[in-house]
Amino acid sequence: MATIGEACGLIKGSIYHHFKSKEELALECLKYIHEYFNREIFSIAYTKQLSPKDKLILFTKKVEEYFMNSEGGCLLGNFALEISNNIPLFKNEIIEYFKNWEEAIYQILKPEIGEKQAKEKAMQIVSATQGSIMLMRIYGKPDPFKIQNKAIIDFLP
Amino acid sequence: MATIGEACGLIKGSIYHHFKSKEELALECLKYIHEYFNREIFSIAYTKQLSPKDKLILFTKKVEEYFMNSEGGCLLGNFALEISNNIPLFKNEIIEYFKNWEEAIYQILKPEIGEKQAKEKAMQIVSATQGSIMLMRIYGKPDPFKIQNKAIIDFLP
DNA sequence: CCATTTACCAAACGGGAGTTTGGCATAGTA
DNA sequence: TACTATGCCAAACTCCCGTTTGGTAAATGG
Repeated sequence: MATIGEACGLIKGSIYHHFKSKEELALECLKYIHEYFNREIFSIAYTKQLSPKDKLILFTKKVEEYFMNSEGGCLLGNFALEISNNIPLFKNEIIEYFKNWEEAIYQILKPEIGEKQAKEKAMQIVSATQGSIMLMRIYGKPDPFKIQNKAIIDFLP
Repeated sequence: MATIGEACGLIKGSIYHHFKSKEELALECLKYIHEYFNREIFSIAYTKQLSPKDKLILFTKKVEEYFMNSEGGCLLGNFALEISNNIPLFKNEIIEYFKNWEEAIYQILKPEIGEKQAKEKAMQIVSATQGSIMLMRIYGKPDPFKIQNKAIIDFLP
């Protein structure tokens, strides 16, 4: 809380005039990011103007931009591995986030490769993206993430 | 420390007769797991008796067995996303673990698809495995992990 | 068999992190 | 102007967690 306060130009106690607990603040962060992804990235899958290939390219580009400019990797992924099991509200938010991600890719791929294939591939792409973000952080260089994104785009002819 | 003690039939203070700090204990855990993977799984890549395809099948099977029977996902992956940046010794151990993993798969794939391709593919397989373990935990069902493992095996003809 | 080490417990210690309290400005409102 | 609400700070509070201490009993070993 002290660190968060500092980033806001406040001391830790002052935060409690805006959020009633640290947990509530954290949940609002998860929601905020989830909504951002829904609005700016996942929505690409549901626009009618683009071809599946172009959707996939744009989608992947937006994801790459986002995580190349974020310091700590994927916040929802991090939360998933840490504390979500102990806090049902967190867990629910995280599950919905990843379901939305998968569903978006599924919608992009379905017209090209069919429902069953698209379902599996969507899951794999989300997995691979998350894993490559992890590796990017571990190694301290963007190669794993960028190579992975390239492979995603190349998946559609 | 209280929880760890309990699991050992001790109280938390007693642990300090075996490890000088929590950090040392954690590092020993990382080393222990790293060594286990080196000995039982990564070594498969360097045995001479099997074909690349059979190596990949066995390797993937061992990885699957391990993580299907582990409760908290991949410990080194979790550490990677949490605290490694603050503790250089942890970070180093984690980097080596993932490098060894990648290198093992690289060695398996190289004879079949060449050095450059094998390098990229190895990185992707490690990424995808870690990500699918994460998704398995989030969703509370093994599907993402198992589907991913199947895809790894099917990669070699 | 005595001396020393080892393994352990019970209790206390110390610091840190989230939270609460009370007061002081400033802004808005009647 | 007076009243109220808001935003914030400084300080205290509380609980938890890693760690330390002192003492006891078993194990080791010369």
